[in-house]
Amino acid sequence: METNVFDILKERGFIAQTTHEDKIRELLGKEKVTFYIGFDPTADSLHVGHLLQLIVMSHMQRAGHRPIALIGGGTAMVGDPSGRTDMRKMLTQEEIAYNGSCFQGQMSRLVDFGDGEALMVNNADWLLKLNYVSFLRDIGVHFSVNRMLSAECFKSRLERGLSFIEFNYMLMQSYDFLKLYQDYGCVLQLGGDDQWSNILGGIDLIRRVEGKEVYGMTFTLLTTSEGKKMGKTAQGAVWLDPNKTSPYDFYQYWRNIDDADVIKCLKLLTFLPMEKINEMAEWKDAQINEAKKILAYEVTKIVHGEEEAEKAKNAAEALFGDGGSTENMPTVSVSSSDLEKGIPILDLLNDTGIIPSKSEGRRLIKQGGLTINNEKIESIDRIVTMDDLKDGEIIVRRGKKSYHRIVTE
RNA sequence: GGGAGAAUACCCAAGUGGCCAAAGGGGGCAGACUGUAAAUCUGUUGUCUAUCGACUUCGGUGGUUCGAAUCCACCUUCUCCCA
Repeated sequence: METNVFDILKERGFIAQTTHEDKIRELLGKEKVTFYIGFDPTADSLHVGHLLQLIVMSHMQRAGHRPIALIGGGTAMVGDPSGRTDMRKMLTQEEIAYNGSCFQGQMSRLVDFGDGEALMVNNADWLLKLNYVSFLRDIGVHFSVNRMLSAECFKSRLERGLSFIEFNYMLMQSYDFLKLYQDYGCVLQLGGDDQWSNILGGIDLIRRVEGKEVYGMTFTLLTTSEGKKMGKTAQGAVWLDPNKTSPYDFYQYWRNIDDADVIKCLKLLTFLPMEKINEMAEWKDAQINEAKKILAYEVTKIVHGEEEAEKAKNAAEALFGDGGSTENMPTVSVSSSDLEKGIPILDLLNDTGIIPSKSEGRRLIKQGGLTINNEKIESIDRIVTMDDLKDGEIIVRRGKKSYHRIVTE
């Protein structure tokens, strides 16, 4: 076996905590290890936080290990309170099942599930049919409430309130690990650093039930240099689903990342060799933009494929640089007969969804933040007509970075 | 089961009968400066008409009042104390 994957993960800055650093490294270096990462289907798409976990899976798989992607169809029924200040919204079983099916396709992009090289399982298969009393007797008996209460993951919730349902989450996840150990010989659980307590719970349970030592390792959470969660915008999360976050917006998210976070993201979210990344780390000032372009392109390629990455890159270059075409920018259409009559600018933008309300549009124009075809709009009463069509399209720019293309139909 | 309190706009949080579309902060948006960065400064931040103005909003439903985010009743959810 080539380089130990543990060293790769460490060098790239993934590892946050490990239960037994030396043993895990040794294990990963000498045999094919079955490991698992859980994903609770609480939304109908994965987001960039999950992406990091998938990248880890991919690194591990490339090194010859066997990943189990666990869809938390059962645990999502309860909701993980770890590190949260409020309770999750309860989801129906149908929603969860639907969300889980959305996850599957997205995961296959990064992890090869063919030929038993990786497994995908759903804990709904065993958790939902559990009998309450037997579960308490078999599993619950091994957990100390005193210890659980002192766990870091409940800390904020003990101040604000924690319901019993959520308190049970740790037991369910621990049981998952036990089950995967028994059924698939899974000896290693990975996850985000917020999962540390839950992972320890499982390791503990396996030791008590099976008398076997298994391992856990957590990865750094994707946060900005200011400690805020990365992947959040005002519109919500940055999703991997192209219908929820377009490849162009996805690309732009990374393109606009803080200088301070570029190198970290290159290490965590791309497969570029470290030598190259270390080189980029030396880049200064405006040159950092080049690193951002590489980051944006690479991450978009991983998630949406090369073709979409090219399109997003071209669209961005067309807008911010020169060259490239406009055809990949977000496009809306209006009827040509309406345009012949002339459409007041506010109506046009409002109807096409470019602005959320006319008030917002007025503000925008008043503050000089709107251009069409690169010409600043000074008047709220501006009428848009056929004359504004340039090469069959109208390019609307909101602020500095938000572009839309209007075509006729 | 008993008692006390809370619910305000994207988030936190003031307001406790008219001067409240509702202070302040954060966030967002826009402008200046820049490198499609950060920091900083300025403006802005319910909707519609934009001029006065109109309408919807302060957990829900009713009520009191000329007038309610503010008072009353009931309901819902949450927190705390006692059991």
